[in-house]
Amino acid sequence: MPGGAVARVLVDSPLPQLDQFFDYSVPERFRASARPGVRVRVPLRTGGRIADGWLVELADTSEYGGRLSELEDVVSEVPLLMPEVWALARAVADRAAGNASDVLRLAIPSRYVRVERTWVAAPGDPGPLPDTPPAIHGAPAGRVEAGIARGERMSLSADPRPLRLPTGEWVGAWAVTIAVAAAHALAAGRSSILVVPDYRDQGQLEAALAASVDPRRVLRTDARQSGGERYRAFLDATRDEARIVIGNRSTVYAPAARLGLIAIWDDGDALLNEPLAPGVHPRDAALVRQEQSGSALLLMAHTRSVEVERLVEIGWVHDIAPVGSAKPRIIPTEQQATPEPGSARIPSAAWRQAQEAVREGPVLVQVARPGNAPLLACDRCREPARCAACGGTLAVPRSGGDPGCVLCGTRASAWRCPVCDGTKLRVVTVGASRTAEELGRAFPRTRIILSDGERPVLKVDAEPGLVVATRGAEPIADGGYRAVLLLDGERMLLRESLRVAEDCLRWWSNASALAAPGAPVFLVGVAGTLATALSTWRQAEWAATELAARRALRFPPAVRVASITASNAAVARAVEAVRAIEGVDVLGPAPADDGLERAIVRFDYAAGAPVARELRAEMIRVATERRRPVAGRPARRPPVLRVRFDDPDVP
DNA sequence: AGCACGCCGACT
DNA sequence: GTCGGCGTGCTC
Repeated sequence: MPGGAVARVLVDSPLPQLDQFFDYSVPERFRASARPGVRVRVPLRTGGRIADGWLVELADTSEYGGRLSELEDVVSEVPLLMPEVWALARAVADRAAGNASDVLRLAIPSRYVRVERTWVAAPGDPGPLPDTPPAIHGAPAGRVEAGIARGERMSLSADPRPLRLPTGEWVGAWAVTIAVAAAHALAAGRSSILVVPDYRDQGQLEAALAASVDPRRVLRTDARQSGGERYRAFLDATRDEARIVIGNRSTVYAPAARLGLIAIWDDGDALLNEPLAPGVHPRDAALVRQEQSGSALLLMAHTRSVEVERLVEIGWVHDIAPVGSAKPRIIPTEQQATPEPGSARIPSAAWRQAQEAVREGPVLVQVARPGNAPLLACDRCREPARCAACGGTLAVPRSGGDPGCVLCGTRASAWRCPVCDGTKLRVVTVGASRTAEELGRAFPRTRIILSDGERPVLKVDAEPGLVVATRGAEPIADGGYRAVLLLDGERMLLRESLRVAEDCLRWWSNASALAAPGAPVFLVGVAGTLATALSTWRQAEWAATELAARRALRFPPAVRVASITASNAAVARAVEAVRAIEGVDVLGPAPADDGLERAIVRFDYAAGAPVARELRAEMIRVATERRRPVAGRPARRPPVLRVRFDDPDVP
């Protein structure tokens, strides 16, 4: 074979048994265009089928014993898969027992021929690099700058207040910190990747970036762009030019020349959870990419996620003590225990101050999302019920019957309340309470602005008014809110999730950070360590306590988890394949939907590679084993073995 | 997945 | 003899 005549191709298929290179010979007519990184079409299985794939590398010879087929087509001459992104996709997929092509589907947008043609003809000018940017806000002088220069992994608690940009626009101070950090990398000729949970955060970050770098250097990859715009930005990112790429969770896979910084804002936000297979959290992908590229990593938030706390404790990520941050003035107003959820009242002190503040400027009222979620609690004291064996959530099975643990399947027949010693369970309904109309009556002659998930309001001006927002949908107010009321805390805490406390602290902290410096923030009806963590603004300490508790229970992120869903026999085999590995234990299996079973494998971080390898092998085995027909029934179902690593909803 | 190959029952 | 049924196996 002449040099470079063998193309190693990754076929674009979700099948685990196809997740490997297939070798094809490169016919003469593609010698010029068949470069690594281009999309190709290849024959798969004698003649018939043509599959899409990525030409990952060229070689002189093939290890394959049989005769090589020829490449069918080179889709476009523009290389889209950068070597660095390939290495990342492969590593991320291996870590989660997933397909590299699934990761590449997140990483590379679909092609727009027209856009590509224009771009090839005239790629556009990236604009000048910035001059020396100002000091990075909210951190010790030069500290983050130095960290970026030497490729350090850093965690920084954001300055919890809004700041006014030179343009007059108000954004969270965090956005200024990240924007200037990216400008520093850019001034040194390095690219940055900035990951935000949603477009509202992205808007703030873009506004902050506009103040310090040429807009041509900033590439957006958000879901609100048209496909063509997105493809154009992606093509720009493949160029050998330092850029700032900003976008949602999949932006962590963006091509970026000479990557100098990956920043993630608010890594605890559930919007960063990746729903698409193999479901790898961008925080984990960023950690892999940071190691591979040697770039810096900046994890910023108002609260510390338990995952980041773990990374700080093991010394992998450096905790940067914030400097010059304003601390919100939190006033916990625990009130008399309310007999029924739904009857929370605004305490009088908060009431008075809110009515005063609303004459001066905007006042924020944070409420829970509407809708009800049933959960099991102690009939006597209302403490949410947890499994005595493993601490998992108890629920009544959808099919009816006795309540049991959703995690390990243990029946809750002998349940006893750890708080009041009660033995009876009851279903309580958790819903949002206070409607805007009620609040409107309470604040007569006041402008009321509503912001919720369906109709979010991005920003409000500095005029007097009451802003009622569901958690996570709070608008930014010019100059900050004159007062903040966090209302439905009690109700939010009753959600059926092990992470409620963490989520609540995050929602409250993020809303508190929208207050003007010195403005009162009332946390209504919540006491205890969470309220203390918020009012002292020591979220990291709370995360440390939480992590210690999860270590004791062997819950993530103290350990990693993989859930295995399959038929009874297939689960048993898969569990058998990993049980003997050091640092592994197994919960379940418990019944899952569709007559399948689900087991949870828990494992130490050190056991991650062998666990993923074994489960992957098991997936391939199940996928290729003969499909046996069910006796007497013609319907043959394809065999399933679903494996999901590090699912944030497990437990 | 999706398609070709192959080894047993009803057919010209 | 051989057409085609579906189980089985493989994809460079």
